[in-house]
Amino acid sequence: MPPTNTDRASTDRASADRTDTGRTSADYFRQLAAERPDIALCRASTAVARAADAQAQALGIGVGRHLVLKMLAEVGPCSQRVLSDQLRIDRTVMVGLCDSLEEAGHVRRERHATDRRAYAVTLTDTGRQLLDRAEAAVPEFLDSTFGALGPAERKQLATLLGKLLHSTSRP
Amino acid sequence: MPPTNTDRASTDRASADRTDTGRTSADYFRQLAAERPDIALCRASTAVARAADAQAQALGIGVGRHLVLKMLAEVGPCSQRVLSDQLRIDRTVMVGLCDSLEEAGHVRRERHATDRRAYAVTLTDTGRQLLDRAEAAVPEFLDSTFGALGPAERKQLATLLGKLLHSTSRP
DNA sequence: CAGAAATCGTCTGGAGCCAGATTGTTTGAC
DNA sequence: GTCAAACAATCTGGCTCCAGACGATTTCTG
Repeated sequence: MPPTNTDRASTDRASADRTDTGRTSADYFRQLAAERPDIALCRASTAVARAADAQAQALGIGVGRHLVLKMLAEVGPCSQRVLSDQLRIDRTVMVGLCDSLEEAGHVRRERHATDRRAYAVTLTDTGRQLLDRAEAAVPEFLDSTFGALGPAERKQLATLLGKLLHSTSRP
Repeated sequence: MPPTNTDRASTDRASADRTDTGRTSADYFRQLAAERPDIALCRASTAVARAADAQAQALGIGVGRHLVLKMLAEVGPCSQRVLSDQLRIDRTVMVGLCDSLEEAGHVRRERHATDRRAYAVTLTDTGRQLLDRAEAAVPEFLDSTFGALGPAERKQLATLLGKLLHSTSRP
């Protein structure tokens, strides 16, 4: 880490000065990311989210909708509250996701048998078909987005994020 | 598995229960995060960003403003464009950040000497004082937020995120 | 030099996210 | 049984983010 309190304010030419530590403003972000894992995490997240959005849009389904279908397929009918909690999607957002999925016929909102406050959101056949199509594209998407990391590194990353998630969601 | 019409997703999780709708998903998120690093990354990012926001708010400064002051201190006067590029903050957002910093007297907008389209955003003394206070709180914040990871793991995480950032920002 | 193209900062509008209030239903205390 | 509290889903309003358009200024091209 280079000394930070330097006071060099005088001349500021258009091209970055390359006098001292190599680069000052030319690639400041790299230094910042190394020093502040929180910032690195957030910036990486937006980059990945952007890629995921683009890919999901191309498939005619949003990331949130994809996750809802996936969870319904793997867990069975759920209330919106359970979907929200487990997918970490705000409950007021989940309303819109289920609205659009239901309107497209990918999901039915059946009343829960014993608790009529809650729905039992249920996957339909067309929903499962859409999910299968979306799932088929996931591996390639992950390969291209995380292509800079080898298999071992991806596993490392997943482990580290897992620890982080478990700690931050349970203080 | 519940006796729904869906019987195809045969995940070999032995920890399934047979209650009615809802309880099958005791901790679905953990499985999802292990399988989808993109989702894990985004959820971890929002958790960390939330913590950072709370902490920055308590200090009377937002994360974006903090970063602007930090970069100005380490690099010297910058145009808003350079700040935006290096901090990965949208240029239209940078306008508001600089507005509030200038209004509070932490920053001056001087015209660039040779390019009168651009400003030379310059740190003031009060700005440097605020930055020092904010920087003083960073290590403790990082320790508490990334407390689940040991020093070696944090270094791993920084390295992995660095690779990811470098690859995603250069398509 | 003129004029076209690029660049800097700004403004505007649409989209998404989330805290808080609201409605209908269930649960628990008495 | 009755009433208050808790809870599922929804609605509302305020907020931030970002694409695109705009005026002012510079740089490029001939």
